[in-house]
Amino acid sequence: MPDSPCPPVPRVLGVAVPSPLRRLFDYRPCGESPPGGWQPGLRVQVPFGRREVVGVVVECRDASELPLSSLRPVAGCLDGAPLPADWLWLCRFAARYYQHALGDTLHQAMPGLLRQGRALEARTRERWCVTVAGHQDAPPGLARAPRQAELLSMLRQHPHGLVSQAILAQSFSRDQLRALADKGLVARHEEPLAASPAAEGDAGLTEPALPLNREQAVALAAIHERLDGFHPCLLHGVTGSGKTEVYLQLIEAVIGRHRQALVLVPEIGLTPQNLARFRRRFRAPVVALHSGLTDHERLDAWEAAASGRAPIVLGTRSAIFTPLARPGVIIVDEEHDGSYKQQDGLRYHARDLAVARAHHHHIPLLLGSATPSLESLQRALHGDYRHLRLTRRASRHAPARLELVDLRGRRQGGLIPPVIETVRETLAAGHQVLVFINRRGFAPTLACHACGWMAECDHCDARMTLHRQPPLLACHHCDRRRALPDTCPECHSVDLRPLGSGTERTEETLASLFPEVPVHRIDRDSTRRRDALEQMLAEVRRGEPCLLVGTQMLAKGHHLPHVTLVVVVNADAGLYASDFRALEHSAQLLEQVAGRAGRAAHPGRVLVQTLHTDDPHLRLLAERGYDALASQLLEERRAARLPPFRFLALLRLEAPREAAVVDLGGLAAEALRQRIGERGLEVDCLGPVPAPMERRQNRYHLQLMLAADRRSQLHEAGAWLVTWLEGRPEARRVRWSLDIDPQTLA
DNA sequence: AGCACGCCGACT
DNA sequence: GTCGGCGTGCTC
Repeated sequence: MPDSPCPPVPRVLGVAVPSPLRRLFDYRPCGESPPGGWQPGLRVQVPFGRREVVGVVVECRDASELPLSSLRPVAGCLDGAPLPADWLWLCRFAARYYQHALGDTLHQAMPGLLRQGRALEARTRERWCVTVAGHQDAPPGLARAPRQAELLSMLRQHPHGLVSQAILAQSFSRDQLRALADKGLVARHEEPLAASPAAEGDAGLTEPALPLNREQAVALAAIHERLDGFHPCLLHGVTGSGKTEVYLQLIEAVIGRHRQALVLVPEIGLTPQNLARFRRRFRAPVVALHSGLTDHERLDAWEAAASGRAPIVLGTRSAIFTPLARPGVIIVDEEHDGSYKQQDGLRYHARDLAVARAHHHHIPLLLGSATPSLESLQRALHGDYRHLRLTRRASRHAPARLELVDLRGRRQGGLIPPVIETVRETLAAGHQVLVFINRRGFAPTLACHACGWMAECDHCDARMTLHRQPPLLACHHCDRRRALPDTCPECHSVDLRPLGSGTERTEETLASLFPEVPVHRIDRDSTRRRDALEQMLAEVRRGEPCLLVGTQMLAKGHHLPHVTLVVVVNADAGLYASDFRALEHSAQLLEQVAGRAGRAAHPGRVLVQTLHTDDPHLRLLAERGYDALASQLLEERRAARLPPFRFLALLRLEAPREAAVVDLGGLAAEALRQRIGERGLEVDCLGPVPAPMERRQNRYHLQLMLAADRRSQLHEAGAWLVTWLEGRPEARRVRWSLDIDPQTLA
């Protein structure tokens, strides 16, 4: 390489600082330039107001809107080389798309230690190996050093050497190691802590690939066809059709080409068994990003991915922001899952960012689901995505169909007598039963039978849930708790009764009906303790007859091979919610729950209790399955001009004072409508209207909906609205945020 | 978001 | 006489 002249030093650095302000701040470069010159992506320590913060250089320019003399100099550059360009690109894309401050976006997308100004470098550890000289029969210089001789003979038994930590644990000292090294008998090697093949242990664990059926092979071949280039695919496969095996073999091909695979899984999907399956399969290390990592582990993982050392990166929503040196494929498992959407701050959708990222890198993208989101399904049907179907289950049983059961009449713990009878028969046959009930607690509320009073939260427009363990009233929308009243606060009657059923009550009822089998309750309350869920599932997998009572937690991902009967206590709650996605989401949930039944040797049954056995949507789902219902829902969405046929943005406003939100909401709507008119935009502005639960945690919630056929116009209107709000003094007393592509209207 | 400045109530 | 409430304003 010829000596390149020092790059010219720019006069101005545009720096993104961690703040909600949607603009850059200009600084002057400090005395010494970083090794490669000033470039976007370098972290800098800068004075900001009265404090110092870590910012990221985004622009290198020669001019500023401010006089150069008024700019403050950066206090120092924290990096020798810029943070990865693909990461910077993704953050800039996300900030623009979601109309969020870039500084805040960069800040939340980097590991905590980088945020605090720590250097980005691989942490290493030392490994000591015996040299050729050390393997001689009588190495010189050890006659009067018995401990060194012992240490050497121990190391000789480890052909791959030992790490310092292991040696020191055998009560040898660093001095003894150094002495052996000085004599040339052992050598010291540094290796990265994360994703180094030696650190991952025995390569012999590698499990062979499973044979693919015809459909799996076709799907895999379709993706293989073009591994270079943006190539989005929807892997649409029924539960148990072997999507994971397709992922695994695709990853194998990608890492065989020395490229990296990024795999996103839903929050609940990153269970130990799931991860273990990946780890068993590959000789290469699998870096897993989950909430249990320490700050150091997270930084190590980030670095291993950014350097290209980690061939496989597996993580939940935020893992989409992991930099990759050699991206080869992005896989989004259970792409319809709601946990991919961040619900505060930067309200990004990891699946949508995955699409943008794969496009940017020119790599294939695989979205997998048994119940695809209507967004992805529409794109697949329209030909924007390749539609790969897996219709055959590995087991010989056809997928269980939903059987609708009329819920009217007498119930025990939420279950009607014929359903209880079926439960009894199933247990008698030695099988397991899963009872799915989407409400935790003992009962949705406590009611007075004399006057009709119901326990309500005084901070929210919501009923308080009755809990038995421990006994209290709790609001599931804020953290308010109250002691149980002895008498009705309104009429002082003592006739207070639980209304409806939650997991605790159903558990209690089933335990008294079936005292001979264990009842396991699985919800957020019973699994609060670490590992409680895994322990319970391990117990269930042993296969003894038992009853499982649980919420959504049980619906997804977990393999429960001995469950042959699934009971859905009440399908109606989700079906009749006001949200336009309610039907889609409850259909996905029902299908997922149904997928738990009969995966092993026995066929399964799914009983769905409902007050509306003749509801056309429910009938369609039960009789013809998710795909048929999804097609129908797509037609309805098209007719109603809703997503995916139209684009939405939702402005949410909240404040303790109702008047503050109502006033600002009114002004914002008026100003926006005027702007839309002036610019001739085809954007509808609906509202402001109170949010579905107007008062939550003693704050009033209001929203303004923007809808447009063209994304660019929606974007323009949204950007203008945000700028308008930022310039309004009265908006400072209201918390507001713009949600692009909102997933829920709550 | 932070953080300071600033102007009005109950305490050593 | 101060400590401290949170309104208002600014951050290159």
